[in-house]
This record gives sequence, structure tokens and C-alpha cells, in this order.
Amino acid sequence: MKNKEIQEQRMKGYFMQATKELLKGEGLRSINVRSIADQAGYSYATLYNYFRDVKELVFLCVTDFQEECTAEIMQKVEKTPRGIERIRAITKAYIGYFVQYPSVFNLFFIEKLGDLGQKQPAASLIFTFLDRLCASEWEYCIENSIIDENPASLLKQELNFVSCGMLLFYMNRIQPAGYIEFMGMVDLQLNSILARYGAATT
Amino acid sequence: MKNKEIQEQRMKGYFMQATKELLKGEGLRSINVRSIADQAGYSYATLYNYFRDVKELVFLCVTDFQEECTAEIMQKVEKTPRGIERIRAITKAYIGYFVQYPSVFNLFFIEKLGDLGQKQPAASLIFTFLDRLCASEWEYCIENSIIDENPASLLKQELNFVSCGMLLFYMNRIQPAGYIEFMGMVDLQLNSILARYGAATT
DNA sequence: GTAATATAATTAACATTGTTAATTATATTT
DNA sequence: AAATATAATTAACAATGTTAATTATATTAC
Repeated sequence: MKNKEIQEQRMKGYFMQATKELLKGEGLRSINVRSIADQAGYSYATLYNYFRDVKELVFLCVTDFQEECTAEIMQKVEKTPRGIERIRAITKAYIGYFVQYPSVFNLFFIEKLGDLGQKQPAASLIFTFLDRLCASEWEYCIENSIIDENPASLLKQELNFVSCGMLLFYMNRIQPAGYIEFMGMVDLQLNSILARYGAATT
Repeated sequence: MKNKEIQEQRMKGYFMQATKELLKGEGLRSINVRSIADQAGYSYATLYNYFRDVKELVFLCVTDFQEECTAEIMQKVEKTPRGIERIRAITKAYIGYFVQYPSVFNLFFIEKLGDLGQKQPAASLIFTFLDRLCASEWEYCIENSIIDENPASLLKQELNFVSCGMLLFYMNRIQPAGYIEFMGMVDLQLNSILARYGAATT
């Protein structure tokens, strides 16, 4: 009975595709069980044959978006010199991705994941995302004695928190007001945090 | 016609009191127009005679909570030596307040304020809250040449973002898992950020 | 190949919440 | 005390998530 599984995966894929399209297009507030089903070309009740509820469906998109985001970032920074400077570039691109797709930011960081859910995997996937993006660069830095392991792990966290904090204020509170100011502030913060380990201050 | 105004304020007060009680008790997800009205001892439709919608009501609680939070923090840090060390203590107490009242955190940082709202005042009230809490201490530091004005303003922002980022992960993603670990991490981060300006590393 | 049965998909229905309209109760004014 | 204005309540509607009942489709047995 392999067919059944294939078909089930296909159906799930249709709904997930629809959800992702809506998220990136109309945004998170356009998402509801009827609009997703519409987009997928099915009735809203059909969705419940494949997902426990709408939250499960939406959170299955997280890994998809992470892959897409990873690809976009890696392609963007491939020419940046390795080490601290590339960490800076990755972090900036990471922030840039979420600015580009605000509803992905909401999905990752704001939306409560299932209150009764065994969704810890998703949580930790999100928490460690930036770390994973930068992992090989941190290794590189430690191997080349650019930074010690101990301050590095603090710094990792700090970048994670600062990035997320800046995004939160910008997205949710429109603070600072415009994109240019925001990215300027991002530069200042990243420079200030990474400067003492020798990132160029472009 | 002063009476009318007094009565109107009183009615608003009842609904706000009810909202705050629910928020601090059952949490933000127990809040809806019917439960608020119940708690206030009125019908749900009465609410609309005093507030445009439920969002307006909820966001009027922001300033109330800020006052309460300010009082709690100031009382807590009054014995801490002035300067960087007190900034650290204030920031830690600020974080502590939100851990104590998660739904106030949600209200301040997560909840979308009126999408069509002229609610910028509320947004900037939130954005600048930590700055205002620390304002006199930053002044003290600058006057006593503990830190220059320029790095100080970067550091202010950084504290704001890091605090908010840590809270976001802890509240929304339960990361790190427990209160003890979380507060330990808070200490590490604050120390690392403030250390170079002479905060004691308790 | 067709009848019986299992599976999937759809429509109907219900619950919750925010909001507005219609109605009733209360207060104010003449 | 009657007429009117104001405030409060109930009724009603719309949007959304979810489940139950029904219909359509596919699979299997003969």
C-alpha cells in the first residue's frame, strides 16, 4: 500500500503549497482554513483529513521556508570573506529575508505554536536557525584563533537576540519608521557587536 | 456637563480594571469582549459605548501596566549603586516583570496594535520604555565620564533589543526551558554587554 | 463487469468571537 | 407626571475553526 502514502503526501503538498503562496502573498492574516482550501482547489473540510488542525499545517511550512531562506542567504554571501565578516553578512541577510517576508517572521517568532502541541522540535528549529546558518563560520573563527570558544557562544546568542529584537520592533511597532533607517541601525548594531573581533565596518 | 464626563471616565475605568484583572489572571487568551464585560458587570454591547473596539480598550491598559512596572522596578533597585550597575539591575528587573506577567509582555510586544490605528503613540511608548526607565542613569554615566554619549546610545538600543529578544524566545518558544536557566542566561548576556563599562559581574 | 464496500471529499451544521442594530430600561427635562 | 434623551441590553449577523452527516469515488469480491 505504497500508493496511499504517495497520494497522501501529494495532498499534503498541495495544501502546504497553497499555504505558502498565501503567506508570501497576502500575508498571515489572509490565512484561514477556507482560503487555504480555495487556493489548493479543495473544500475546507478536506484539509482535516490530512492535518490535525490549521496550526499543524501552517507550522509544517517552517522547514520549507528555512530551506528557501538558507539558499537565498548562502547564495548572497558566497563572495564575502570567511570568518567574522561573513557572519555579519549572513546575519544581515537573515534579517533582510524576514523584512522581505514579514509573515514568515510572524510565523517563526510570533505565532504561538500549538498550545497543546509536542511542537518543541519546531521551537528549537527556530531558536537555532541563525546558529546553524553561521555554524561553519564560527568553527572557522575558532580554528583560526580569531575568537575563543567561550566568548563565541555568548556572541552567537547575542546576535540571535539582537536580530530578533530589532526585527520585532521594526515589524510590530514600525520602529524605526522606514526601511533605510532600519537597515542603517542594523549595520550600526552588528558593527558595534562584532567590531572588537575584527569585522570590517563597511 | 461635568457629570457626564466623570461618569464616562468611571465606566471606562470599570472596563479597564476588568481587562487588567483578566490579563494578569487568566492571560491574554481569556480576553474577549464578553468575558471583559462579565468581569466588569455589564453587557458586552455596553463596552462599545465607551470604546471604539476591544483593541482600543486593551491598549489603554498599556500605560497603566507601565506605571505599575516602573514602580515595581524602581523600588527594587533603589539600593543598587548608581551608574552602569543600576542600569543592569533595572534591565534585569524589567525582564523579570515580563516573566512574571507574560500576557503583559504579549500585550506590549507581540499583539498587533490596530492595523488602521493612529496608535503610533502607543508604539513609541513601548519602544522607549526601557530607555525611559534607565534615562537618569545614562545621564549619570555620561556626566561622570563613565561612558561617552555615542557608544551609550548604541548600548541603550542593544540592551533594548537583547532584552526583548531573550524574552521573545523564552515566552514564545520556551527556550531556554526553565526559569533558572533563563535568568542565568540573562545575567551572562547583561554582564557581557555591560562588562567593558565596569558593571560588577555578580 | 457489476454489486458491495471502503475511502475520500463535500455540504451542512455548530461553536466562538467581534461588531452593529433594534429594543428596553433609566435618567433628565419641561 | 409626561415627553424626551441617554444608556444598557438582547437579538442578530459575519467570520472563522471544527465536526457530523451526506455524497461521490475508488477498490474489492464475486
